[in-house]
Amino acid sequence: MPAFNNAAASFAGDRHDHRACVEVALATAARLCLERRARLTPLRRRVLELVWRSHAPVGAYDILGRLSAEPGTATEKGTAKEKGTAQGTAAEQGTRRRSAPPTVYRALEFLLAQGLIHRIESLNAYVGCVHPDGDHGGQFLICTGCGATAEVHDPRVDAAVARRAEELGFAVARKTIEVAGLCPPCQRRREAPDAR
Amino acid sequence: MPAFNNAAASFAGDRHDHRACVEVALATAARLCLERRARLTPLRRRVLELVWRSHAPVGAYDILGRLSAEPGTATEKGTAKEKGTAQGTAAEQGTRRRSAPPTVYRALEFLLAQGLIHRIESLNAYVGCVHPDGDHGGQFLICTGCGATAEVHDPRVDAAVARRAEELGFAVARKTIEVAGLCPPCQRRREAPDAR
DNA sequence: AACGATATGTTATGCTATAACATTTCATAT
DNA sequence: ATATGAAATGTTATAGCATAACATATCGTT
Repeated sequence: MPAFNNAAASFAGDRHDHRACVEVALATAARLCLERRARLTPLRRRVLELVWRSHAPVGAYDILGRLSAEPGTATEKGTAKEKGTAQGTAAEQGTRRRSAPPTVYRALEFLLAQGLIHRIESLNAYVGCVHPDGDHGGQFLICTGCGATAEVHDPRVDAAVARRAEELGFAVARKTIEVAGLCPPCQRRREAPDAR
Repeated sequence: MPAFNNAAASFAGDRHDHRACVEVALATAARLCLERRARLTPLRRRVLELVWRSHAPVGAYDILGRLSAEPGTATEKGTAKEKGTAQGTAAEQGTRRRSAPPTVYRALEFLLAQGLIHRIESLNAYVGCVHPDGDHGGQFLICTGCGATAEVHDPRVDAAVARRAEELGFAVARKTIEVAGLCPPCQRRREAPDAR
């Protein structure tokens, strides 16, 4: 089963190999950053991975918590240079040093700037971008049942917004289009709660 | 000059009588609440007025600050029953008792429920609704230059979103459409900073 | 090896929002 | 008019989201 980095797949629930989604996203990110001479550091890569873990947007403090809790490989800096001090201390404690908010926000800032993730304004949360190559400003369908969020790019919606703005002489810089509702599986669950 | 409770007026800058805007909005709100048997209390009315004071969305804590700072008539409860205790104390101090966040948030919650204001997700702020009678879910053009926000209702945008959602079997509940950019006056200011 | 630029760590704080409970006000029936 | 319950507001505390300011570490280059 291929990875589904497209809109329909976001609502497919467990019926797709999400690990493949993540790997595709990480590989694409690595390639793009290489091309752009942007530094996808271990920390940034790890945050991107955590954002991609689900099709539901995740909050910055969720990411922070997972960064601190999980063993992870990202915060183990250069595997070549082990200076012993900081790493040694963390190892002695047997517990990873807890990260602070700016760590996560700075990584998110980088990922947003690279177009690798989107911020969902209505949720104060972040979600992986399904096609980080192109131009940006996504449209999102956000399921209030399961949290899954699909990124779509409907040229008709874009065109309608652009035309309206133009009629008013408004110079568009950024579009935030977030549609809340129920995805197909959650609609079925709502109608027949026992069936599943 | 009439009150301009319409999209174009929001970007008219000082060139319209905004006091009239506010009065129309307050009168409409009073009428609607009467019809609906909803209680537009002095506090709620005052918060609505403060939201309407500008065409730029205002934050909850801004409202809170103005509530506390300004003399205002809203917190002077029944003019008939003067019990003296609370009012006397406030009067003796010569300063109004400072309101707390829940006061404002509850008023905003009521106004949102009545469709009298909108929340701008991308700004965490609130703005008066220009036609509180009808159905809801607005589209907003938000000027990053002056903060002015125009509420528009383009059926083409709605239709495009609806069609796209339908194609994916997504049941739409709430639409958030916020377009950031520059309004015509701010574009001119940007191009010729000296001219003004 | 020194240097400057970039990235991350650390501490503190500010803004946004709500939970939980106390008190007041209001509408209504009696 | 007054008792009563519902609705609104006051009050205190805290949760959740985000950034400023400065210290340290890392990386790439000379």
